[in-house]
Amino acid sequence: MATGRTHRPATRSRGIPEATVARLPLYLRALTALSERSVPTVSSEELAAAAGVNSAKLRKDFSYLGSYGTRGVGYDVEYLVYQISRELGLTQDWPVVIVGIGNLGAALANYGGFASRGFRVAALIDADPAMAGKPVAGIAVQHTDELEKIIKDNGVSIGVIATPAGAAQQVCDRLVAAGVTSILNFAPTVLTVPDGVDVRKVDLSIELQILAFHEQRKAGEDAGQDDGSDDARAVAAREARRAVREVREAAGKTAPDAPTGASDRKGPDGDVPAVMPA
Amino acid sequence: MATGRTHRPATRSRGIPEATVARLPLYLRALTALSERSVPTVSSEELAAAAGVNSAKLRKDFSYLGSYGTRGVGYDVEYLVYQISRELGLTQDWPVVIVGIGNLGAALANYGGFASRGFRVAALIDADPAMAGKPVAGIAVQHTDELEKIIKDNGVSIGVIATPAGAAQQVCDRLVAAGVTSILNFAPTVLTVPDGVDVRKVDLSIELQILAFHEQRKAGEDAGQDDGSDDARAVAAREARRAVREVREAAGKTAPDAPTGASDRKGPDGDVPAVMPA
DNA sequence: TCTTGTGAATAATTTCACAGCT
DNA sequence: AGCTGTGAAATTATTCACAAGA
Repeated sequence: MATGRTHRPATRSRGIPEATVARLPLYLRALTALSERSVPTVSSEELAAAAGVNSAKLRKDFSYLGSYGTRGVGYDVEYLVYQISRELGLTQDWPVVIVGIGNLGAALANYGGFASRGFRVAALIDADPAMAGKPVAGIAVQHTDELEKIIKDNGVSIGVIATPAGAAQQVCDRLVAAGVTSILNFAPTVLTVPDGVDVRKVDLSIELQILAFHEQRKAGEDAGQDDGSDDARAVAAREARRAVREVREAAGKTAPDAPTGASDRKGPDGDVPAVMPA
Repeated sequence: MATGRTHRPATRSRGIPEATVARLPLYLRALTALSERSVPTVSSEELAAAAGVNSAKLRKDFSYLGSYGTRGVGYDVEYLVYQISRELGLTQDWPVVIVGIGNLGAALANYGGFASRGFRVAALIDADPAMAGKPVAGIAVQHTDELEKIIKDNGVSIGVIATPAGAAQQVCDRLVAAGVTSILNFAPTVLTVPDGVDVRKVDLSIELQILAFHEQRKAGEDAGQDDGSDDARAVAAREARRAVREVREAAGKTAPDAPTGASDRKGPDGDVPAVMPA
């Protein structure tokens, strides 16, 4: 039994599950769209469809915020927009800095979704002196030297890192030292931060890799009638792996099929049944 | 265990948990870094630290792939790189198309993380005729008219949508009709696709909103415990909340414009609203 | 009617802790 | 000795299904 620090049974408003928090922006977006079309009320079913989730989940999520609906009617769109915005902290102004104004940084600076929520791009920062003064998205890029001053002058608590991986940790350290307590990291690297600092990461290639996994699985399942004896196949697969390993060990140090030269063209028809390794 | 359940969870053998799949790219990245430094073996503890997860989770994740480690020693880096790559389907070549070559699309096209994995940018597509022929990341942009032909000629099964929200669904429909079965969506909109098509979305502003939520919570909770967090917003936020509560209490049970009766039934106190947006 | 809000049931994921192999 | 692999426990998330209320 873990003793020691008692994590309180979650006070009402603070006990919002992380999974719910992650969906609130989704609901908010759907609600904003409805609001722009002047739709006055919406049912959980409709809103759930618009947000791409199921309605029971949506109602459960909302139940953590309070009772904001009307039975038999639905939810008042404007009211809900406001409540969710407030819950997410978007009724206040969040100045953010973007560090690393390459392609991605520029894209972020131009991204309308920030400004339309409570976010304001307070500054764009880049290490390249040649960038300094150049306007991106209507804002003059400033040099990294100014980082600490910018953070402090603007009361910035959220920083976005869009630098190359090699520079990310250093930038992160400086941001944190200057007072930033939330970081959105686009660089493909794991950042180390002190307690109390939040990091979220967006890795563009990770999402593609997850898609590839499912794509591969699709292709493999298409190739053969499934559902016969999954377990047998599982066992076989496992033994095959073990065998591969043994072969490898016997062979010394050379890796089996190098990840190179994989020229199998993936096509709609001629799929490689990649499920079972040879 | 050992109950004769009639219906087995259809995917037991290939049934790698989604949460695990989502972490495999993370492990792969950490392993690749080790590989580049010619580190021969790594323990679950070390690798977990490098990937930013805890070691029990990592071992559990790997256990779904098979027994690839050596007790008392750890994991062979090269071998594990290969196994995970294969599991993710990265040992084959995945041609992808990027549709919408604005700031973000260009950033994606230039993003090294794709090519270094099994992904190959087969084409860049944009609706703007003025873009046609212009080289981005060394590839000439093609017009949307060519979309179907490009997909078919290259056997593309993964599409990346980086268009404005308004165009996304239409582009999606065309991609799917042409044979794409996996879509990575950067447009801030929910895409509707037929069964069998996978969609993953990356919404830049959602991540920021989640950060804002935690940031706000930090500010509200750090009432007076930590060192001098002279955060004006923290104080403001807290007072705003208090004000809302006071207004609510003063107003008794009836909210101005709101669905009534949100008082005693389910009262997550502090946050029950009384203030309506205009 | 209709739809919300929510306990209870189910499923998924994480963490613990230690047996088993090197 | 040391580290993996994994059942079992704990935690978290989702779904069901229906009473309560407009």
